[in-house]
Amino acid sequence: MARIQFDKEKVLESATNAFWRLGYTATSMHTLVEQTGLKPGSIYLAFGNKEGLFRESLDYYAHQSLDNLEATLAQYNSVEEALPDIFMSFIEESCQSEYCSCFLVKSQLELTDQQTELRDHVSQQLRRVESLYFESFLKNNTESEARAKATSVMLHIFGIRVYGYHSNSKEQLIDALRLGLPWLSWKAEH
Amino acid sequence: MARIQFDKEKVLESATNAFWRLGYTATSMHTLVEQTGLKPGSIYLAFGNKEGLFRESLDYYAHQSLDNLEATLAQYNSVEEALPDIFMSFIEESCQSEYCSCFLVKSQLELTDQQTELRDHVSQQLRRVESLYFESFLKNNTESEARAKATSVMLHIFGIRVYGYHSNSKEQLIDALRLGLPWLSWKAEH
DNA sequence: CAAATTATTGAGTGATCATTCAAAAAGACT
DNA sequence: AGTCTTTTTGAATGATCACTCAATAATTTG
Repeated sequence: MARIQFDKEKVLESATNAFWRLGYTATSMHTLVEQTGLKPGSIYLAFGNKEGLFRESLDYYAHQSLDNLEATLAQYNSVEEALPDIFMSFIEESCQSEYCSCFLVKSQLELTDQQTELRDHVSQQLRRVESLYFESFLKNNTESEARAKATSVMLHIFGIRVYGYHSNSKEQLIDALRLGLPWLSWKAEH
Repeated sequence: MARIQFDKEKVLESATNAFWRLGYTATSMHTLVEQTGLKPGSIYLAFGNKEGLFRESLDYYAHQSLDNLEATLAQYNSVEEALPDIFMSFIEESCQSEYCSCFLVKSQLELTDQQTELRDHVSQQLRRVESLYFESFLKNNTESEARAKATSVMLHIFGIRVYGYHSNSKEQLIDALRLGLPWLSWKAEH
């Protein structure tokens, strides 16, 4: 079968899904073979090993997230107007029954010092998100204001990614976000 | 050897340490046998199984954390004065090389729907922390203010527990906390 | 001081883990 | 068409997984 290959996009999507739900360690090759439809040998030829498939899954997820964030920001006049809607969608997400936080956040916390390379990879992707917010804030803020606001936004995003895992109280989260991020352009209906 | 037993406190401390660093799935019974000094049979007699030891480790950690928090709050006139120091110690913690976030937060994110019992257990412990803050805020705030402030504090704590895993910039975190929690009694030296 | 009770030991269990590889299959190239 | 190159296959590998249990040791009880 020289040349013809499986659909890498679909394989990464299902692998990402498995790793996201179960975590890196708890996802067995058996599960990955089941979910991707690939045979063990094919996975090892294409990705080297389980860690290789995990790394590509992380990249796939991060790339999608950043693209999605950029597209969302482009729809608004300012990041201050975009963020309330972004946070609302995060809260909605967290109320769904099959919610499993953010793949990057979960991976960041699962990986140990023995997996430095992978962990740094995740850190880098998370920093990219913060950089995107930072750059956006620079339009209407001084550099130090923009930096503090970007970090504060990240803290709140991380907070929701954890908080949403054990609580379903939408109003409580919205009130807390309005309290912690009063400088955002919250609208009445939020 | 009827009656005489191993030091449960020490066993739980080392088990907690292993689970905290490596996570539930990645901590093998072999590691636990090594770290606790107990033989497999003793662990199974005392804790039933790996999950039992994990649950008791979670309780051990949560109990310590809550005791510690209560003791800290007692040293201050108000929770608003205590929190800046508490947050500063969280930030200091997160800058240490062997930092591995908060055991409860990590566990919360690792556990899946298949481990509902364990996950609910962790959620309950986290809610206890929030309740403690809520009760403290009630002294100087209306109920709805106190609730929003307690949730906001939890979001920031969770945020640091994740953020601290990939960044070492103390100043940046402090600026973000001052921005997100301006109603706390921050002192000049913070 | 026996007898009964309970804790400890650690080799051993089958299951599952990540990974390999020789054989077969499917284009590509000449 | 025939050869070459690359992909797919899936059974097999040894390692490690959580867990068990019969034998042993320590302490309490009568």
